[in-house]
Amino acid sequence: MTKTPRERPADKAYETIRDGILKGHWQGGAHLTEQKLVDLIGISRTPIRDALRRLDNEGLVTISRNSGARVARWDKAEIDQIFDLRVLLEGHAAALAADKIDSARLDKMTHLCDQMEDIVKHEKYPSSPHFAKLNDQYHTHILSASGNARLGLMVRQITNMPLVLRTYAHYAPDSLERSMQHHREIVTALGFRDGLWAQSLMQAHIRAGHAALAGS
Amino acid sequence: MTKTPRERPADKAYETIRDGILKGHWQGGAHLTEQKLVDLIGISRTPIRDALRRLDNEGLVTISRNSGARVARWDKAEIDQIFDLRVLLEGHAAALAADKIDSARLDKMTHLCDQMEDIVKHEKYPSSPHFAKLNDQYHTHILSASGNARLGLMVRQITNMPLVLRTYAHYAPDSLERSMQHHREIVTALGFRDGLWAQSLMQAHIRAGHAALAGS
DNA sequence: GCCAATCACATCGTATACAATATAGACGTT
DNA sequence: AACGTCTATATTGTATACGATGTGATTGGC
Repeated sequence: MTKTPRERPADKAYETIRDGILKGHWQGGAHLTEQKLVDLIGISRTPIRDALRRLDNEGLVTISRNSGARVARWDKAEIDQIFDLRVLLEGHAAALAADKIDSARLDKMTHLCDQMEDIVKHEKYPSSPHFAKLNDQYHTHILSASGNARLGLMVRQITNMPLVLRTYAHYAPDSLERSMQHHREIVTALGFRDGLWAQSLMQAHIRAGHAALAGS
Repeated sequence: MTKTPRERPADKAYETIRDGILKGHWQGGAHLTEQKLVDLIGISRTPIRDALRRLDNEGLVTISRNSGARVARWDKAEIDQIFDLRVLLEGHAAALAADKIDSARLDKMTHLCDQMEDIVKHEKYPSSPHFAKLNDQYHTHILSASGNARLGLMVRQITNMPLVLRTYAHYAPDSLERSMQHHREIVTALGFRDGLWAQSLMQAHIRAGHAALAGS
């Protein structure tokens, strides 16, 4: 007998609002009134407030005192700052991971590379969220292997951005191929236990992603 | 007519609980029942839940589903991870700050150095929270000058730890003097707009603090 | 005597009513 | 006409009642 934990209102609210933001249903800066969300989701204000607080510290909304939540806006300066931090943090994670990663995880990462390359070969412009998910998994593996849980949490906090900004549909084909090559080479560097190699590659990989995004 | 904004229950709860944790009134891992906090603070559960969520993502308590909040415990591995991240993040902030800091801020930082050295000369073992506050201000100046607001938020998140761990009363006198010299030299490096110098110093400064804490 | 099922209690999660606050518009004054 | 003030309304903040869930003790069976 499978126990169905029966989704909780607070989670439902969280996911609904989060999806709405990530899919661009609300404009940046839009005022998310609690009452509107009540009508939309069909639960009471309490779990909605809870969800909004969570989204606030994830950076997807901004809560001001007595004035509610607004969808965060993502201007260029903000994005530059985030990529700057990603270079720093994920580069560091790669360096740490080289010392600690085991072969099982390396195999999984190789498999992820296979899958992503398949999609690239097939679709040319991989707009599918599936591709983004695989990419997330790849990066998450490195963060987990770093052994520093807080490091992973930090990166997760800053990599929450609207889907428009995370989709790879507008990548130039050669940018995508380079990105795939980076993934492969990072796995190789990690296999060699060469932390500095892995770190340099990861930094380059993220900077390349930043450039591809900015140039689109 | 001075308007007194009349402290809000949510803030009162937040500050009370936070102070209690930082001052060690509760053991690490202690179960913070909402009802107990209601009796203690004298407000309803709603703002208390609010405060607990805030403290959760600051890392001071850990909330588990349907089982409430527990005071976070700070073992050695956790502290090592945090200092590792501080070296990374604050070092980076120092490097960025060198390019952007203005003379007004440099003057303020010099003044903070003066004040802290006064205390060190006077007290020998500066247990006062005043010293910790000055130190915080010093580090905050560099984070602000870095120009990356998220960087500052991240550091703030991980530097929330019980006062026991932030007090300088157990520093050896020579460790403290070295620390003061670091502060001075960082200001000098920033004045020279030498980011790498400032970064190296900041990294050394934080590692030294880690060693002084671990060796106490 | 030991184990398991069950029940009672403590605690968290949610809903709703009420209070405090901010915002926008109308109105009067200058 | 511009400005400030005042009031009506919308929105958030708080309190409290109720429901769901987890936990520990008690009891019944073996």
